[in-house]
Amino acid sequence: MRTDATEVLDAAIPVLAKDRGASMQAIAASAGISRATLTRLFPTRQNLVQAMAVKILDDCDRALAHAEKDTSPIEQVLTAMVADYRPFAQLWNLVYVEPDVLGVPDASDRAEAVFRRTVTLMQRGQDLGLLRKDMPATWLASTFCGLAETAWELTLEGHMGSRQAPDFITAILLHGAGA
Amino acid sequence: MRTDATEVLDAAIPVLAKDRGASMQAIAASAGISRATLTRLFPTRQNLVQAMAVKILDDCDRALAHAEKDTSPIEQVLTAMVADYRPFAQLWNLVYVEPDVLGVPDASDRAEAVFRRTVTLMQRGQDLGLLRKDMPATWLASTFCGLAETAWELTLEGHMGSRQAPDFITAILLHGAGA
DNA sequence: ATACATTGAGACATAGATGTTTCAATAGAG
DNA sequence: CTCTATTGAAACATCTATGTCTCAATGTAT
Repeated sequence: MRTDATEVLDAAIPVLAKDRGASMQAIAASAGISRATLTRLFPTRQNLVQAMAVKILDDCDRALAHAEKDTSPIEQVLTAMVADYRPFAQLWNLVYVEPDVLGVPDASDRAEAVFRRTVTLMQRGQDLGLLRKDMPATWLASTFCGLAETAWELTLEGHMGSRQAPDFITAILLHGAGA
Repeated sequence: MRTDATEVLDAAIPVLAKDRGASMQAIAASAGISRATLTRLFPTRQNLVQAMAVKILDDCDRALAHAEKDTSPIEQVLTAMVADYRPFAQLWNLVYVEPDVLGVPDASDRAEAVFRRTVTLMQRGQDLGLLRKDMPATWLASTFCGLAETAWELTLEGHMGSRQAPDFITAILLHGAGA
C-alpha cells in the first residue's frame, strides 16, 4: 500500500505543534510508518516542515478566499474563517516562528500575506459594524488566531468536541466570556 | 559583577517561548553572558528549564493567591489575574508541554494545581454572574491563558504596549471583539 | 598593590538526530 | 504464480548540542 504523503502530514502536525523539536523517528511513529519511509517521502527535515507549512498556508488561503467572497450576509464575514479554523490555529507555532520556513523568502512572504489578508478581513468586519473599532485590526486578527489555537488544543486534549469548536470561537470572539 | 540568575531566567523565557529547542548558546547570548557562565548557573539544560518552570509557577501562585483573596468587589475576581497575566501566558508553552517539567512529578503536580485553581476561579466568576455559564469553566480558563498568550506575543512583537495588555485581555475576555 | 572570585574563550569527549545506503520481507499488478 | 514496487529494519558516517574541563582576562574587596 503506497503511503499517502498528505496523511503523514496530517499526523505530523499535532506532533510538531506540541513539540517543534520532535525527532523524525517520533513523527514516523505517530504516522504509523518507519523512519525509512518517512525519509523517502521527505528526504530532509526541512522538506517535511516546509511541506507542512505549504499545506497550512494552502488551507488558510482557501478559507480566506471563501470568506472574502462571502459578501451577502453581513454577519457572515467570519463564518468561513471560523468553520475552517484549524489552519489558523497552526499558523503561529508551525509557520511564523519556524526558521526552516522563514528562511525561505517564498514561504515567508506567503505567511505574511495570509496574516495581512486576515487583518484586512477584520477591518472589513470593523467597517461593517460587526467588530469593535477601538482596537487595531492587528489585535483582532491575533485574537482570532489565538482563539483558534485555544479551541484546537482543547479538542486535542479531549476537553472539547471538534463540532463545538467553531461555535466556541464565534461566541467568545463576538461576545466574550462575560455573562 | 556577579551574574544574577533571575535576570538570566527573565531573558531566557522569551527566547524559549519562541523556540523551545533554542540552544544554550543562543540563550546565553540573549542574556548577554557566555555559555560557560550559563552552565555555571544551570549545570544542565534540565536545570534551566525546571528553574524557569518554578519561576513561572511561583508567579502564577502569587497572582492566584491575590485573586482568591480579593473577595470584596464582585467584578474584580479576575483583576489580579489580568494584572499579572504574563506567567499565565507562559504556562502552556514552557510548563505544560515541556517533557523536562512533566517528567518531574513535583513540578507536574504544581502545574496541574495551578490550572485547577484557575478553573475554580472561573467557576467563582460564573457563580457570581460575571462569566457565562453555558461553557465549562475549563474552556474559560484556557481562553484566559490563550488571551494572555496572544497579548504577550503582541507586546513582544511591538504591536501592543505592555500597559495596554491588561485592558486588552479584560475587554476581550468580558465583552469579546464584537462591536 | 595584592589576593581572590568571577567571567569569557576555547578544547574535548559524548550523546542524539540526521541523512545515506543496503537488504530482506511484503503487498499488488499482471 | 511471478514479477515489480514499496516498505521496514539495520548499519554507517556526520553533525550539532551538551556537559566537562582548563586557562587567561577581568573585576572586586582588602
